[in-house]
Amino acid sequence: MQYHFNDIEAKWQKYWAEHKTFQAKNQSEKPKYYVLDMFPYPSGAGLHVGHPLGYIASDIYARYKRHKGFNVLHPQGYDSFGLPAEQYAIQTGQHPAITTETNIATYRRQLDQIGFSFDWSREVRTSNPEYYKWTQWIFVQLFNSWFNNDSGKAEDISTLETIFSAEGNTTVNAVCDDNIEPFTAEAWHSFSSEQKQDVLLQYRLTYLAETEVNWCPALGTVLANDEIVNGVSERGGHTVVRKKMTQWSMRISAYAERLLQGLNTIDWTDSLKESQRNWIGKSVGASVTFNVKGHDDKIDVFTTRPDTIFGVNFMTLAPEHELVAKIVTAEQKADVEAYIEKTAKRSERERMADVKTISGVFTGAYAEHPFTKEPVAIWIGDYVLASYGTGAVMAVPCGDQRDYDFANHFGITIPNIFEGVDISETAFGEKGKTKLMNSDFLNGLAYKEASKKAIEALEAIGQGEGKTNYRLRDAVFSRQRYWGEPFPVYYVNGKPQMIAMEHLPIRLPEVEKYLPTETGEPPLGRADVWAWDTELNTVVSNEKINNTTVFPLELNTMPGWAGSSWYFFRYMEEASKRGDAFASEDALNYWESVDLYIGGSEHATGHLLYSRFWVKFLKDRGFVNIEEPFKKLINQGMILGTSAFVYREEGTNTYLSHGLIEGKSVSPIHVKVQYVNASDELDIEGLKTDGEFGEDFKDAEFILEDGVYKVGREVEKMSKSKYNVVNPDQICAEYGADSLRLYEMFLGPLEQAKPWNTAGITGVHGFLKKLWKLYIGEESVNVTDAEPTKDNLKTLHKTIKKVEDDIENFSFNTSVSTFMIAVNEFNAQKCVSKAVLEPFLVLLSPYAPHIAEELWSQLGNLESISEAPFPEFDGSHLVESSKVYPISFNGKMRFTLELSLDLGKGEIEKIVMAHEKTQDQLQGRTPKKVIVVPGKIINIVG
RNA sequence: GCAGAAAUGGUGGAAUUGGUAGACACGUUGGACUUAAAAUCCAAUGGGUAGUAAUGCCCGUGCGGGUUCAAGUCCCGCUUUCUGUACCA
Repeated sequence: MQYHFNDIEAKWQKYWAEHKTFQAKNQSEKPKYYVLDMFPYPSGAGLHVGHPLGYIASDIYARYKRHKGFNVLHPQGYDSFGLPAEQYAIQTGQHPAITTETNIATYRRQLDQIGFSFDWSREVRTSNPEYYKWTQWIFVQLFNSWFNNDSGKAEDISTLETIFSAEGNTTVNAVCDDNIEPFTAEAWHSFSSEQKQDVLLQYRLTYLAETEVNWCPALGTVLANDEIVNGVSERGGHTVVRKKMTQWSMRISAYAERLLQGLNTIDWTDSLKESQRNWIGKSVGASVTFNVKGHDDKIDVFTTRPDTIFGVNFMTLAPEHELVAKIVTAEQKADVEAYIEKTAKRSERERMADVKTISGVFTGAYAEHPFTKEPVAIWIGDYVLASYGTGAVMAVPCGDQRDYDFANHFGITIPNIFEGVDISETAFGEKGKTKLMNSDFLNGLAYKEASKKAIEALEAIGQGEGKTNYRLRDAVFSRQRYWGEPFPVYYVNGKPQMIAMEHLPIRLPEVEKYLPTETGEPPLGRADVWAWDTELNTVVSNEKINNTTVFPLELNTMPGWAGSSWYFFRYMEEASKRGDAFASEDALNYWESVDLYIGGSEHATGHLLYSRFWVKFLKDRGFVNIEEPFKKLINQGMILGTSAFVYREEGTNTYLSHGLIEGKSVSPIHVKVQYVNASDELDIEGLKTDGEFGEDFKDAEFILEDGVYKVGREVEKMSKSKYNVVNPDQICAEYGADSLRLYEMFLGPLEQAKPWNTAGITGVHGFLKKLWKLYIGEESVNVTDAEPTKDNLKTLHKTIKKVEDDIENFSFNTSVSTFMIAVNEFNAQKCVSKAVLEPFLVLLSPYAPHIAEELWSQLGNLESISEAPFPEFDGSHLVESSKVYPISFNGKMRFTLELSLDLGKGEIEKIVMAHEKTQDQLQGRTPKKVIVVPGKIINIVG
């Protein structure tokens, strides 16, 4: 009988589905284990070979845990709101819901054929109204909450109102807007309802605020920093302007300290925790207020070096700082405006990365040093970002390299405040390495004492205080898009009102086109039925808006991270019981949190931070009992694609083969990798008749070398736009899912990025054929009840140990080698013993479940292998009596010698020294030293 | 610029605690089987060098130093690549 993998795989996939083999139960005698993948966005390109890498790893772990006796929850779903479906809708008019539905069907088929042990009964889709109902509900909870710094927790907004009516806001220690006006209890009572709403909005955990965005009028959308190149949109090259917009924001900054501290309690890689720490960016220092000379205005700065306050002799504002226009002098106005215009064209990212170009302009205005009252020149420079801190920096050129370079470039003097330090070449940035001078009352003090004293002095004159600053900014939560969760919000006189829980979900309205409106409103501005009737409690036609009972609804939608910030809770509830809570208390208490989470590192600071924020919030409000959602997290490395290029000679329609481009002016153009064979030769006919790009190449001339057109190759991120996507379907059809699973693991360490290359897949496929032949002969099963030999048991137990260790350490690539070695050994031993070959299948089953199930049943088992207990390791089978010692001379191995492990150091040395090969090596010399490490090595020095 | 990760044969990678570098595969070469091909099986395969051969010697884990009886592994200094990025004031 032959190994017919297609039949076997289809058979067992059907079996698992029919028998609900992997459906998790919310009650069990077994301990629970929750294994989760980052759910995919169902793109039109379908699943590529990079997606399954993490899914295979988590599936191996989930199956392993089942063998180890755990009640495993291993669900999957779709992050199904997103831009590509919307973009497609804009181009074709097709509703994104339809595109999404089609794409999900493709993903499901592709995932099913790989044989994952997902519990599909618990599937979630973020774009499903029954799901986003609860996303909207969480938003309302955030709106109805404020963060009390005294308790360190979010509380219901009503507790804040109680405080306001009893004692005003001066005693409240809350996370809130910066520009809060103090008021008394009496004043609170005298406020109108609208005034009260305005005040409360300054405290709510989600709030409306003016935020600066990159606005592209031609596209009618807001762009991310990396979508802007040289001040124009990457797509289409349209101008981009900075524009202020009123948007929903989330007060994630309230949780900065808890997000930071929580990292110490979870089992994530140090590198990932480090990037979250950097993102949160806690720094301890002081805020300092500078008065502007000749104006009433003040400039606040934050500094980590209050000790260097006497080294300040200028300051720099971000070009977009609101004071710039106000304080600039007439003589400098033209220069300043020209500079601001130039800066406006650079993205934040560009400004950050470019440190070589020093640029800036003097405003002509001066601030006043808080202690010396000396004038401090106010400059603007684009290395200061408006969105970070206060958008202003006090410059200490002798103590900060960037300030030093800036001063040097513009001929500003650099006063020295460090005792015994030469600052003629470079700034001195080391804290506490010397004492201060030229610093008045700080003279002779080191960093720590000086900082303390400086802060005390600033506080005494009311021009500063000690402060802890976080880099983490509040997160903008509005998107000017169609395909996202609508806000459950309507506006009365411009004040946002929440729609009550019992009326949710507020479903996305129908629109004619998915573009922004001509007046620049988001796509929902095109909806005709998009108003809220407060009497009928339903969405009604816009014509009925009367602003007394019927009001306009919010036009923005929520960002992609809304739905993905809590989906792991939704899986906890059995689908049939998903009633009137986002998950029942029982389900939440049973599954608690995700035990193992696997996904890409690109989500390190987005999704993983927002999820942690929402979980902490939900805990504060009593909806969940956990502080951290993901106990252990592994990042799988990116699978890179090998892109292919053709080279068009500049200004022609002629393409040169890769070997001919030297010295020519050519532009490389991506071509689809399916038209390129393993020898980098291009299928020109295929390219010319391609449905998508054939037209572009129809009349092109291809210049060949040695009769073929050779493409250039480059390893890049696998992406639809680079035309290097490789699809798993063909591999499943040609080699089977088990081969794909083994091969993806065999490629290398899970966490390392690696280019995809199918060249080696025949190796793992050949292994599976060998394995099959070990169990199944020409006519019948080979396996017998024969007693296992010593060697059989040795191979088995060696393999048990190695595979178990590998899985626990997420080192799946080395397990595959171990299986190959074991099968090679069993073959050499002519092993037929069921006592050895049966448990071996359990070891293999997490990796190659279909063939393991088939052989398991061929051996006469009637139940699925998936719950079979993992074999117990017995070390007694591995005990050795002798060791082949490497004999080294001066650290170089010269020959080996087999010796009993019972021998002591002295005996070993005696035998080795007496050996004829030793004497050959020494050639009469007397060794200075002989190192003997029993069981390891012998090294003779001399 | 900053942060994190990485660099080992023609290729993917292994060496888990400092102890025989290159496991396991791919590829390549030679052989068996076959009318032939595919499939399968066997053998060789880091580079150089001496020898008919058995075998031996030299070099070798990005580069330069160091610690050690012994370094891919530890320390110091660099280079390159990948990923992320908000000049961390």
